[in-house]
Amino acid sequence: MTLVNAWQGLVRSRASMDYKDTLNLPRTDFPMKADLAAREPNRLAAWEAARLYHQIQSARATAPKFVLHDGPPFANGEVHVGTAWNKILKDITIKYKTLRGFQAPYVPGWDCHGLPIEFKVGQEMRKSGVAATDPAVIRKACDAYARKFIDIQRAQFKRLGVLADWEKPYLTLDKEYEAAELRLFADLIERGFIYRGKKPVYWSIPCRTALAEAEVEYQDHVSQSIYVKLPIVGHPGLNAVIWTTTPWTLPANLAVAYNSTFSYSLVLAGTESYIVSTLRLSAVAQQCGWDGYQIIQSLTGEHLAQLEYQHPFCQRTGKFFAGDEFVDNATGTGFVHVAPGHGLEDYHLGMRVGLPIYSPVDDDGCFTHTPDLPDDQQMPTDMLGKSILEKHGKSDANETVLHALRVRKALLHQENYHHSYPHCWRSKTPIIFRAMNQWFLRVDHAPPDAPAPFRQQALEAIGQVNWVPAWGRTRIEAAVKGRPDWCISRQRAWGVPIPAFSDPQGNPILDARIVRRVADLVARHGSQIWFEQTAAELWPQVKPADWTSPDPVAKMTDTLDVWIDSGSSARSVLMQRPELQQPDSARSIHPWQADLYLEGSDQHRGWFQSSLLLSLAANGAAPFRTVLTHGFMVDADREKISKSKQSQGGYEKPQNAEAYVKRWGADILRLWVASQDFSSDVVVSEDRLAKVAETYRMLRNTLRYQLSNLYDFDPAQHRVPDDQLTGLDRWILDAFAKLEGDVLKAYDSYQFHVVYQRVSQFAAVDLSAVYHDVVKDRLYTDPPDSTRRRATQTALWRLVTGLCLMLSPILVFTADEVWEHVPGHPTPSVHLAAWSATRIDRTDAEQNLWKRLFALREAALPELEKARQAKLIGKALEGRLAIRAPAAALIEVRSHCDALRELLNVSQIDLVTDDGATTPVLSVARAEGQKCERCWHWKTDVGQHGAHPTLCGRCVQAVS
RNA sequence: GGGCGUGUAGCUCAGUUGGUUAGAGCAUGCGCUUGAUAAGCGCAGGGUCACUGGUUCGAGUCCAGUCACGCCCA
Repeated sequence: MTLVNAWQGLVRSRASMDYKDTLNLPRTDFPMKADLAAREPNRLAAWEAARLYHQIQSARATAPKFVLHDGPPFANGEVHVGTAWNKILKDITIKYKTLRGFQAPYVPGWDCHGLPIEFKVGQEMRKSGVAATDPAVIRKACDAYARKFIDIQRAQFKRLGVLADWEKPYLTLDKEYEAAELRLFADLIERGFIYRGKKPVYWSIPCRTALAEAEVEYQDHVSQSIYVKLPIVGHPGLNAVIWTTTPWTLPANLAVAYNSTFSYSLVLAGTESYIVSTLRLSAVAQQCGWDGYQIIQSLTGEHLAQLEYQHPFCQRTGKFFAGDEFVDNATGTGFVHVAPGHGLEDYHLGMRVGLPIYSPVDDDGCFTHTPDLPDDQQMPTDMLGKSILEKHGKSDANETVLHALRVRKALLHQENYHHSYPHCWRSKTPIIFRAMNQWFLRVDHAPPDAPAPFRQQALEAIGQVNWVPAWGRTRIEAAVKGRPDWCISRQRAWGVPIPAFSDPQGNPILDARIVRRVADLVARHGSQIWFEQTAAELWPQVKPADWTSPDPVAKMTDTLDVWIDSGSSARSVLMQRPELQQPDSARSIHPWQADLYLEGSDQHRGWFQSSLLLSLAANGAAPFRTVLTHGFMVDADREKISKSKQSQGGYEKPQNAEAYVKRWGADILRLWVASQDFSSDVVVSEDRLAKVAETYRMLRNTLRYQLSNLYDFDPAQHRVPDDQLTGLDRWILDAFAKLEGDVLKAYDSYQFHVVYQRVSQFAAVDLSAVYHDVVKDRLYTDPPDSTRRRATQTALWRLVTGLCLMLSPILVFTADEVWEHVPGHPTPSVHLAAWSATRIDRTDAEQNLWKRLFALREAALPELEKARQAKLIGKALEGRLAIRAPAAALIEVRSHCDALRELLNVSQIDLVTDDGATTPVLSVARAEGQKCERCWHWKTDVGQHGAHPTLCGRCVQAVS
């Protein structure tokens, strides 16, 4: 290269740099890279410092309300990604309603009582060598444990961008909550819903305590397997044969279950005959040594239902009942011995056919008589006091039963039986199933003033609720129709006490007046007082003024089922918090009724049901108007997320929300939440998050482009009225108005994934591929203050404002960040703003014109692509489009030729009249003239302007 | 075993009361651009509508069954 050449090149490049400086190129401080994980916490801190949640609430102080009632997550462990999902769905809903002008308070809650915490605390205490058995001590530790995790979870929920009254959540362990719950319980007692009954529970004999399922571990065990004959009454020599591995339950035998779908055989073996299931016959015959037995006849369930048997060693008879759900042909004889006091299936059958829940075993695990049957029908007195607890593999209770059977020649066969059997987690001894006195809520109760039995009332109430999706109704109806009475007592320490006393005879005293006075005590001191004070200390404080019965001698220590805790939240929260009242709402008869409950579909049988039943029984109405459910989170294989799969390396990260937030940021997690149809199950995986992150970048960049072209735009000064906007601006604003309509509809019907689809497709297609691409030329090259440029800026400003608003419930951080960069943003935070649909009036003629222009674009793009493939042109601006058509067909195009040229991004359009052409023929050639150095259009007038020999006429004007 | 759901391109979703050759965006591949540049534009490939049978002139759509998966219950 010569020196002269180099010099000329430098001059040229300096000149072109100069022209570049005359362009209105985009500029913005809004970063392309989001860096969400690092930057979101700063914005969060700013929101907290500004008390944004409270600002929003006071800004909507006089607005109509929308009340979403939070289902309380359990205060145990870190926030699982599934829990985060639910919380984000709620937050999107709240933010949307706020955006639409409602006051939508959000009082978050936590479920604090219950076994999982008590269990964990027990483990921790034992690890540290503390063996506490005093409920008051255990409860204090549980309280601290729950509060610790509430703090952890609260921080994690906040980090998700969820705005709520985090300073005043509702906790089921709060004394006010407990007091309200007890007052509700008093109402139930007063209205006759509560009764004392019996139900079998797991019982640890050495620990003298009831156990929950979680406290039971399965271990290998050797049991006594026995075949027992039961003489059929009225048929001497005929016996049914039962099989059991728990001989000690035989004194409690009250019935025998058969399977009505099985066939039974009556066989003769030796001098006696027996009935067993036909399919079990050969196995049983072998065990019992029936050599050369003969089948006499076959029997069905109908025959069996007629029979009665004599108990092998008690003076009573029993009947046969169908128990198809649990009588199988895999083991045994096809007859199952039923002791309603010693097994759950037995219990259900007993309840169904009206047998006593008979459990002749005392707290020490020893045989005893009970008041359920006359003494002379119960076990022989020599059995009393025998212990079930095994010592060296044998128990006195089993031995005495076996002895009784042998003496009466009722024992057909006996052997050791190896199987897995539940054991107490602490004492490691086999547990027993034992019926205990429990409190129940009678679901079919008919209070004197009620129009119908309670179950029917509940079904009617269900019919008045809006279930989304609609099958939710079927599901909860099935749950309510089929449910048994609700066992509401638990033999646990960590819960709200059932404030019952017992009288000198040991009978329970549960009285609404007493419960209310206990509630007053609890309101002052918390429910801990029930466990810290003795019955003698408590009684004077809660004794009703007109009490005439004997004073109680003891307090009872059962606690309420935790479903009573959370299920009474309508009373304890919705009715208590002033901000949740809707006294003037036309939509509601009751000011406390919530607009929405939003939980996973498992809650049909859980919280939805418990809330409905309790609120209906005690408050007289369902607590919700709409119930929205979502599916469950599954992994990339569409299988449930399991801890075992994670430990096997199935997942890269622990499935808690924190891991996802750290990796992606909350906004991407939220966008992922919004992207999926939550009415059924939703897949969570790194892969999905990565895809959503791509969409996020696209959206962010789209918004960034708009902001970057508004750096010199002030809506107060520069905003152009609708009728002066260009056709293209009006087209995009019309498309945007349609988008807004669709998005509003989608939000209103909780179809967030439609919002995601519509917005992202609008951004990708209408904006990025068309409008933004086309409009660059005017924005960059028109004089800064020209009407056309200001018109397009007006459109961009309206677009970025509207997009920001409609995305703000989902991209809570990003939308707020964008908002700050929007010129003239009316509120400090986007979350304080209100949104309603915009509109632009376009006549049918205008709409049709633009439809045709776009149709021409659709036809021309393939031609441009062909030219590009043929290396005729590179970018479209190097091209010249020829349209060959009859004169009449060209009239419209001719008058909108420049709009079309813009739309295609070509430099020139050539309209060729050809009356012979039946359809317009499009072709692409290289543009004529030279490339203008400033606007990059190819123009024939480049070089005609002395002062600017490399510019076209339009640019010369713009420059001077 | 029972109840309630779900199953359409690699991914996320559309697919009206049955009616042309099942669509969109993203992702992928190939090209273009380098004045949105760790960006932007264009084009292309990609589907046994879970499976089987039925109704119908015609089925992704209606009916029956099967399989897989999820939630709840037993």
